[in-house]
Amino acid sequence: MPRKVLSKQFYQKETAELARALLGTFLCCSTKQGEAIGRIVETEAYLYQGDPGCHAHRGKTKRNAPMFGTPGRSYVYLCYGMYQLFNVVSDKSGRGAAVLIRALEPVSGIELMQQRRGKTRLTELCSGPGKLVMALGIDQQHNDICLREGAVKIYDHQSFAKSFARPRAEHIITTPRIGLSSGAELPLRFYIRDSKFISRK
DNA sequence: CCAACGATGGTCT
DNA sequence: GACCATCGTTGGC
Repeated sequence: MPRKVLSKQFYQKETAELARALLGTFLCCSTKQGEAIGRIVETEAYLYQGDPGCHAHRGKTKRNAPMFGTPGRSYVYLCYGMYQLFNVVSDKSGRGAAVLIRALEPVSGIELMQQRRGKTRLTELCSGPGKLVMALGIDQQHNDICLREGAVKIYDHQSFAKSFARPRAEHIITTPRIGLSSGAELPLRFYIRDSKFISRK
C-alpha cells in the first residue's frame, strides 16, 4: 500500500476543519531506533482569534513562533516542565493557529513504542498528547519542521490497510477541550467515536 | 473503576 | 513569581 503525505493544501484548511480532517490519518516518526506510526484518533483545535486557550492568543513570542509560520509544519512545546506536546500548524500562513494531536491508535513500530513507554498494553501507549510523543520518539528536535518531508510525516487515510477507513462524519464526536484554565468550554475537541485509544471520553 | 495530587521547568509578566 | 494544552501513583470504593 503506497504511502502518500498530506498535501500542502490539506493543511490550509480552517483549523477546526483540519482538526476533524486529521482524524484517521497516520502520524509517523523515524529515528535511528526505527519507525513508529499511529492512526490519529483524537485532536483539538486552537484558533487564531477569539480563543483564550490558544498559545498565540496574546501574539507572537519566542515559544509560539512556529504557530505563526507555514501551515503543515510542527509546533512542539514543553508542557508542565516534563512533557512535549505535538501540534500541526494550520490555516493560512502567519495566523497563529494549530491542531494538537491528543491520541493515536498504534499501527507500526509497536515494540519500540512499548520500550519507550515502559508499558505493554496497546491502549496505554498513545492515549494522551504527552504519551504519544514519548511513544513516537518526538522531541524538541522535531519542533518547527515540515511534515511533508523529514523525520516526522503525516500520511493520508489510504496509506495503510483498508480497515483504517476515513471516519464517517457522523462518527466524529465533538466536545469541550481538556486541561485548559480558559477557553475550555469551546467545542474544539474531536475524536473517533468507536476508538478504544482516545485519552478519555 | 476513579478522584486527588505532586512532580517539574520553561515562559511570560 | 505565577502559570500551565500532563502523567503516574496513590488510596478509596
